[in-house]
Amino acid sequence: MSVRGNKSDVLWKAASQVAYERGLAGLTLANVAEAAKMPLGSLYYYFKSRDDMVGAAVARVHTRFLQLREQWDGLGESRLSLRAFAGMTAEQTETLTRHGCPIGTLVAQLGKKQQAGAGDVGQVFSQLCDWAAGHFATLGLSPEAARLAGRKMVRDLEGAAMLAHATGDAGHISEVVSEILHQIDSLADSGAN
Amino acid sequence: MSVRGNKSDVLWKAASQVAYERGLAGLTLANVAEAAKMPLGSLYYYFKSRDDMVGAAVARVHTRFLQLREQWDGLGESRLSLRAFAGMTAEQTETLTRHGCPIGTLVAQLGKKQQAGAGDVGQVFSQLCDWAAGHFATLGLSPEAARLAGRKMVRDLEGAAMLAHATGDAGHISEVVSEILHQIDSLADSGAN
DNA sequence: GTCTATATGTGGATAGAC
DNA sequence: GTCTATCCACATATAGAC
Repeated sequence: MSVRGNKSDVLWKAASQVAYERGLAGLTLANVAEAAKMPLGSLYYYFKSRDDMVGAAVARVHTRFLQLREQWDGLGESRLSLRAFAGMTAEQTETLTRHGCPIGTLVAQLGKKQQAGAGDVGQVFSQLCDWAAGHFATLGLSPEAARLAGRKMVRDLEGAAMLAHATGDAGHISEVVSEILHQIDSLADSGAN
Repeated sequence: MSVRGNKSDVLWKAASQVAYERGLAGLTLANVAEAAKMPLGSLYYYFKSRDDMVGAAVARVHTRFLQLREQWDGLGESRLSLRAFAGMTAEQTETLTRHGCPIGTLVAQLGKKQQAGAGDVGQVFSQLCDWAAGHFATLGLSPEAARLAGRKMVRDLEGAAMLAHATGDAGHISEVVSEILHQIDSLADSGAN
C-alpha cells in the first residue's frame, strides 16, 4: 500500500510515464527516481517493493480509463460519446505511433511473465468493448449487433495503434478512425440519443 | 555473426521460442541454455553477446514470415493464398490467445528500448500488408482499394490477436477470420486467379 | 519523512582447462 | 568446440543518520 498525498500522486504519474515510454524493463527505481527528481532510496517510503511500483503503474492505466469513460459519458449523447473515444485516438496519433497503445503494449509485456496485474489490464479492453456496445445499442442496434460492433471498434483501434507503432505509419490510425466515424454517422438515430 | 551448422539452428530456435513464450525479459542466457540443454558458457561460441542472441531471435521471426509467404504463394490462386493466411491465424487460435501475436508482442517489447532490430520486425507488417494488397489486386480490386484492403486485413488480424491475448477471449479471432473469409469469397472473380 | 551508504542477488561476459 | 569457474555491472532492497 502506498501512502496518501501529493507526493504519492507525483510518483504514480512518474512511474506510469516511465513504464509507457521506456517499457517495464526500463521501469527501474533509478529511472523513476530521476523522473520524479527524488533520491532512489526515498521511493521505498511510498512503495513496498519494485513489484508494488509496477502495480501502481498498472493500476493507473485502469484509473485513467475510468476517468475518460466518465468524461465521454458526460457528453450525454451516445453518438458523441463514441465519437469522443475515436477522436481521442486521432488526437493521440503521434504519441500512439511513437510508443504504441498504453494498454496493449503493457499487456504484451505483462502477459509474458504471468506477473501480477496482467489479467487486470487486459480486462480494460473488455470493459471498453462493453461500454461501446452499450452506446451502439442506444443508437438502435440489436443487442447482439451492438455487442459485436463494440468489440469490433476496440479491435480496430487497437490493431491500428499496433501497426502504426510497428511500422511508423500513422496512416493506419486515420484510416480506421475515419471508417469508425463514418459508421457512427450512418447509424439511424432511432435511439434518439 | 553466428557459426553455421545444426547446433546453431537448434539455438536459434530455442532462443526464439523462449522469447515468444517468456518475453524478451525472459530471454536470458540461462533460460536459452536450459532450453537447448547446453551449459551457459557454451552459448558464447555461437553468439557474440546477449544482444546478438536477441537479434537472432528477431531475425528468425522475419525468416519464418518469408517461408510462410512462399508457401501461401505456392497455392497458385490469390483467393487460396489469402485464405491460407487467415486460416493459419484460425489454426493458431489457442497459442495466439495464450502468448499473443509473435510479431506484435515482439515489437511492443523492442519498441520501448530503441533496441536493434525494432524497425526490422515492424516492417514485417508492412510486407504482409503489401503481400495481401497484391493478391487483392489480382482478385480485381483497384490498386488503391487493394492497398487499403491489404492493410485492413493485417490490422484486423493483429487487433484480434491482441484482444484475444489481453482478455483471454478467443472469440475475437474467430470473429475477424470469418469476416475476412466472407470478404474474400464475396469478391467478384474478375481476376480469374 | 527524507536521504546516503551499503548489502544482496541476478544476469551478462571472460579466462582458461580440457 | 565444449565446459567450469569466476568476474563485473546493474538493480533491488535495507540500515541507519539526519
